[in-house]
Amino acid sequence: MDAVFHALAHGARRDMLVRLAGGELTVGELAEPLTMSLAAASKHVKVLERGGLVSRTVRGRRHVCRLEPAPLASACAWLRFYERFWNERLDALEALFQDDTDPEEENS
Amino acid sequence: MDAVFHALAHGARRDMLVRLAGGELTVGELAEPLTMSLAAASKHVKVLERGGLVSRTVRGRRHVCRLEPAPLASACAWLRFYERFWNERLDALEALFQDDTDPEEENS
DNA sequence: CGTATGTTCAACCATGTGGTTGAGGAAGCT
DNA sequence: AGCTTCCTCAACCACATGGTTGAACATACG
Repeated sequence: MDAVFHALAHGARRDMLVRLAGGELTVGELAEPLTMSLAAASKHVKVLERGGLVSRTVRGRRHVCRLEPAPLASACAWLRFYERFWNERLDALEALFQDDTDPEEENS
Repeated sequence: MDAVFHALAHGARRDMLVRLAGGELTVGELAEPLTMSLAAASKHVKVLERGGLVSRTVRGRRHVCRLEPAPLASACAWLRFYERFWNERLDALEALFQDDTDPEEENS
């Protein structure tokens, strides 16, 4: 679990995951839009593999990566433990600021 | 978002969150069951604060921490982007995955 | 065969992380 | 006031991360 959240804690790696949701990509294709060397991107892929989020198939001389969604599902399930909690909390906020618009607009 | 996932990437910090779901706790109470010094636990609390997951109220000489569930909700929403993906994928493999992702029990 | 391409590996460097200890501040207790 | 409790801060240490470069490897292509 540590490895999953750690893999998600880096913007470049989340970016890779998002693009992998569109289909399989090689390491080079994953590295291309990133402002870093190929070797650095290769390390990121390795971190994603360590978290089980990505699996790799060596096809000829290129390494094809595909998204492995099970750990993401686990992480989401882990977070859902707090669903009840934040629902209660947001309900309380709504009760307090009924005439105001949604105060939880924070995103990034 | 980086800060949120980074805060979640450490077992001791996830442990703190789980216990904070049961109610407010001081830094000392958060540190007590952990096999580390109080100063180390204090640093973990600071990381959780940096991720917005915990907020602190200095009440007298003790610092009372409470869970701030909004960033957890955001993280969960981010992961839900892949929900469609893992639903498709896991239908075939349903029997393979034991889904014991309850955060009360530290696993994997 | 030789050469270009895709990727990893090894070495290195700067910075971050996670832990310790010891000191010190702020608030409560007697 | 003095002492204790709760907690942070600063210094330090070992190790991990995130990045670079240059070399090496494996495979495709001419």
